[in-house]
Parts: sequence; structure tokens; C-alpha cells
Amino acid sequence: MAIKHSRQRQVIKDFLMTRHDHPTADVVYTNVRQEYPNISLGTVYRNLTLLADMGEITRLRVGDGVDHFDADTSRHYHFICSKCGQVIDLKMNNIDDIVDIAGMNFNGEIQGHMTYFYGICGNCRDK
Amino acid sequence: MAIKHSRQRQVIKDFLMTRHDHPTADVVYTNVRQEYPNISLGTVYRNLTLLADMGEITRLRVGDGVDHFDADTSRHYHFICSKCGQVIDLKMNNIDDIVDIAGMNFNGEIQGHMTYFYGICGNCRDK
DNA sequence: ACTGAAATCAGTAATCATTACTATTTTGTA
DNA sequence: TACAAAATAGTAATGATTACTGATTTCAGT
Repeated sequence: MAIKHSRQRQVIKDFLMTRHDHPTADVVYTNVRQEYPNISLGTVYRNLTLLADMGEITRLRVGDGVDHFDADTSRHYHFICSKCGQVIDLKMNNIDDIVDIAGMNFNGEIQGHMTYFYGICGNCRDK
Repeated sequence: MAIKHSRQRQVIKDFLMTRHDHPTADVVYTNVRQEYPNISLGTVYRNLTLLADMGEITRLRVGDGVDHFDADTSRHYHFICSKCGQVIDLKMNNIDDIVDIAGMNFNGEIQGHMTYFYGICGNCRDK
């Protein structure tokens, strides 16, 4: 069950690292296909899942029914434009205190939180 | 386009109000079916969407790939157990200041946020 | 470099949640 | 009561994702 190197996985990760717009599996597929014409969609899904499980990338669920992927695994937050659907990185101070607030009246063990922000992006507002 | 009363929609909402575990459309369907044996799954989906659009219920996307529904439309947060998948209400103080924090270095208009917490629920931890 | 078992792949079929379609039934109003 | 609009049941279609399978690739041990 050891993980072996694969050219496909490398190409997928390399591509993802060039993008900062959090592409979906399908976008990864059509782009990677340009330089690796017969890679299959299943391979893209399998490797995105594998990379996410290994912690090398992050899977983003932003409520639009499609998974997005992010090569930036550093702790940060996302904004989703309700108009154009774009997923944008937010540079912001840490808000981990909300976990403490949430835990105050709860008897389970809170390990983390998922937060994303939504509204209208600068681009859409200026039109 | 006026909305007409429908017995099915009423039954769906009545059922949802008896539950505090945030059931999925399918769970609503199988339960409502007990007292309304030939209601169709499409009707359940259509009415859940309609009720959510009217603001009478809330659609919850907690990242498990399935929509959950909540008859409690008051402002509150949710905890999802990573082990059993249960969605539990959290009574907690308001954390709306995170929207201000997020907006500090962002040039779009942030209208709101989606936050849910995850970890191990009390039940699963005690096993 | 060569070999073989394990991992990975391409291609395709299957799954699962959800939405769309259509002919029929229900609702509410005039 | 009559009739147009809205809603329904049942089924087909969609779209994202996962599973399957026989062929190919990787790599550790020779």
C-alpha cells in the first residue's frame, strides 16, 4: 500500500500550484489534458483525493455542490461571490476564538471549524 | 405564480418541525411517506426548496455532500460529528464580528458567512 | 539492467443526490 | 360550479463523483 510516484499526480499538483482561483476537478482535468492529452477524469479525481488525504492540497466545499481544490494549504479563509461564483482568498486575522465560544455550552469535543464568507466581489459590484 | 396551499407541503413542514436532527430530503421522504404513502420524492425536494426560498426552513450544507434541512430558522450554529455524522445544534454567543474581521482587507462586499464546527460528539467520545 | 509484485492508469460503467418533464389532479377564485 | 393556475406522482435526465477492470508503470531486490 506504499505510495508510488506517478507522473500524472505530479502534473496535477504542478498545475494546481499555478492557480489561485480554486479550480474544480473538471477544470483541473481540462487544463491538465492540454499537456497530458489522455489522462482520464477518474485519475484526476483519484489523485486530487489522494493529495488531499496526504495534506498536500485542500479540498474546499463552498456550498455550490462542487468540490474545489487549493494548493495553498496554509490556514486561510475564502470568500464566494454570490453573483459570479468565484472563490477568492481572504487575508485576515485568525478567528480561532470562535471554537472556544462554540465549545462553551457543548459537551462534545470541537476539533475545528469550517467558515466561508459570501457576498458580492469587487468586480461584480463595480458593474 | 401565486403560491397555493398544498397538503403535501404542510405535511412536510409539520414533519420537519418535529425533528431537531436536521434530516436530509431522503429522510423526510421516507418518514412523510408513512402517513402520506404515495407522496413522491420530487414533491419532497420541490417543497423543501420552496420552503427554504420562502424562509420558512433552512437548507444546511455541512460538507457531507447531502443537503440537510432545519425547521428552526433562528440564528444558530451547527456541529457535525466526524464519527457518526450527526448534525447537532449549538447554543452559542453571536460571532458576527468575524465578518468585520474578514472585511478589513477585502474590497468586495461581505454579506454573511457560513460556519460549522466539527469534532467528536459526546456520544461517540464516551464509547 | 532485469524481474516481479504492488501501485497506478485509461476507459467505461455505476452510483447517488438532485432537477426536469409531463400528463393528471388539486386548489382557490369569480 | 367552472375554470385557469399551481401542484402532484411518476419517471427520465443530469451532473458530480466513485467503482471496476484489464493493461501499464513504478521500484525494490536481485
